[in-house]
Amino acid sequence: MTASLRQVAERAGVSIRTVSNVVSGFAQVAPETRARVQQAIDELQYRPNAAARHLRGGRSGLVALAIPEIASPYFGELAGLLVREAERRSWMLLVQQTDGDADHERRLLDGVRGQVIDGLVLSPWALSPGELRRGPGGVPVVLLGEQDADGLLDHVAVDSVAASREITQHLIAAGRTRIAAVGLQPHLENGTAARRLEGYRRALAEAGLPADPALEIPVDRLHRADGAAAMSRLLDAGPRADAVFCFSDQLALGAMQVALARGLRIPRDLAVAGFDDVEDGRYATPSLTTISPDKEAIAREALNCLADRLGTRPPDRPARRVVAAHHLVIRDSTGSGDGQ
Amino acid sequence: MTASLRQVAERAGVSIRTVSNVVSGFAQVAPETRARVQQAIDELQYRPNAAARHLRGGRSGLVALAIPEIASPYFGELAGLLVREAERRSWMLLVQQTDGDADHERRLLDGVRGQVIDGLVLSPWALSPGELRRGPGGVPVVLLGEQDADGLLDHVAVDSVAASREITQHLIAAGRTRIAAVGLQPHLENGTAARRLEGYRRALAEAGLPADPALEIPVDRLHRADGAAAMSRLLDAGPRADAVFCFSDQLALGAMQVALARGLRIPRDLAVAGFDDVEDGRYATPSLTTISPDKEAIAREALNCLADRLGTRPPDRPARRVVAAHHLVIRDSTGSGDGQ
DNA sequence: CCCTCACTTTGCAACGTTGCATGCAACGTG
DNA sequence: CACGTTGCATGCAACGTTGCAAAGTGAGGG
Repeated sequence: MTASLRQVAERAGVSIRTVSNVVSGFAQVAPETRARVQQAIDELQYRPNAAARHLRGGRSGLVALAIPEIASPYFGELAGLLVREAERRSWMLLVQQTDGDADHERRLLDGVRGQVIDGLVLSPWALSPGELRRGPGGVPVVLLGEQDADGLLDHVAVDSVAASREITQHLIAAGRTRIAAVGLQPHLENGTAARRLEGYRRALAEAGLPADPALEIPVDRLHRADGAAAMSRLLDAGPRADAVFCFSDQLALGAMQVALARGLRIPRDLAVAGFDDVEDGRYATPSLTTISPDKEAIAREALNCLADRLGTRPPDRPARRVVAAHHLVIRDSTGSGDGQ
Repeated sequence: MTASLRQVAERAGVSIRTVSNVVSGFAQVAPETRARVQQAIDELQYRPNAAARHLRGGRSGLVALAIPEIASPYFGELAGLLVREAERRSWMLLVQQTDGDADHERRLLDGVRGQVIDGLVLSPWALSPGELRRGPGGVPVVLLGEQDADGLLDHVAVDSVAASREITQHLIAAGRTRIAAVGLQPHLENGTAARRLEGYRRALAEAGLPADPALEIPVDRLHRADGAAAMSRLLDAGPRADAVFCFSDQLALGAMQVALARGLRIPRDLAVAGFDDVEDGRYATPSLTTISPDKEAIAREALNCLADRLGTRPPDRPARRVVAAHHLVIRDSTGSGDGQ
């Protein structure tokens, strides 16, 4: 089994406490003693026991990431960055999936907290702000996305309204006049969809374009299949759209497949834009115009928030709202040419 | 803070031990007592302390997944299934990224083991079989992929040789004669690429087709960019291929983009096949023919192996080699038509 | 009425670690 | 030479839990 402080102490002929001092680097230990202890440590391959440390000191070194679905490209990319960023701080990342289910999110918020992890990064999907309060015995929580929990929890997100407005403006500038929006989530208290819709509508209004409800398409989830279904519905309905702004790249890619399959030329007949800038979109044919959120910044800032709260206990600073940068990436799917 | 057994015990007017009995469901507790204790538990919102349990009993309930890159679609999908499967067994999944780096893999194998986690699911990329031994104080390890560690560790994978042979045979049956292979990794002791190459060559040989070294393209990683680069090289070189078998869907998608950009029609001018069956390929245009590994089975069996080893200590059964099912999925990218 | 037995409850110890306080020696200073 | 100081090493206790063994209770049989 694994060696403990005691065994190392016996081997080095010193007390447990001294070994602990050597291991922690703390306190003053005579160089000679230190060397002897170090040798025993190496020989026995001693590693500190995380459980004991956790029990004693209260920190587990674990941070949980709770997202709807790790297999979804956007969350996959984000998770990768978070793992890397966590490692930089010698934390480890626990991944939990909520499947966009409210119960599941609630359970995670209640259950995992306070038991194993030092902090939670949660990307809520179905939970309303009111439910996102900090519970009793809770660990620090950072929210990703647009759900702001009434300003009670730290929160990192891009400015979805501004970003959606920008990308819609881009479509308008390219001469499109009948621009559809795909990705509404009317049945959920989901802030993300609501804000992207708001930015879209604002851009239309500013350009003096009418807002046509027939061009606002709701979806169940943000998968490709949903985008495909939405595009089918859009094409089956009467009035032709000449552009589509999808609230995620996945939706856009699904929509694009259907449009291409029906013989539409992208972007000539139909411009398509997404949101997230996942790798799929960069390599799709035609490549996908999108909003690129600064995912590195999101990952960094999220863990920054946790680190802050873990550092200073009593001050209990007010919840922070971090806005991550984004930028519009124009690719072939909205180009003025024929997209090759 | 969080309530402990002691506080619950005081409130319910019983001993700590009795509360423990109630919580564990063990032992026989008088219904009346049980009810009283349960009420105290509810009132105080008691949750067992994971660190203490871990320290006492040796189980943390944590399993680590170490993969090259979580953002890669194949590993993302696999991670999602593993998270779900772990949850089914009330384990939690810790995700670590190796970046395909040998040092990193080695460190994970040494460091994380025995400290926090009960088991490790490792998808080795750069580590040679010889290095994959079970170290001292190690926890159970399951390998994913083709690296078999000299039969010392449990191991779950599809039969890559057979699968590659099948998909190559499919290309041959479709009338292709100059079939390229993209994805060799000559500089790594990477079993996966070697086996896929073997299956490919075997199919060619069986069909009496010559093996042309100019059609075997090495890559650095398995990203889309590598597939794109490989396709460029292939097209720039003299002899035209009429089909490409890429060792991953990502490679295939990158390759496809380049081919389309250069005006090739897929599948008419060039058939493209991949490996992994990730969602991207299903929604690409044209949709991608591929080998679909039974990822659910891989996730299930991997955790089965760990569960087994955690269950029975002394027996120390020999390493198990689980072969997961796969099947060929024929889509438009190798169809005989023009892919719509 | 005592003894045995089943049922229920409890005390003790230990998992490996670290904060706190203290012991012990050698040192420099008055 | 006595004293305070410094440098180093150690013992005790506690974090919250559970395995083990034993103690307390009441009922039923001899």
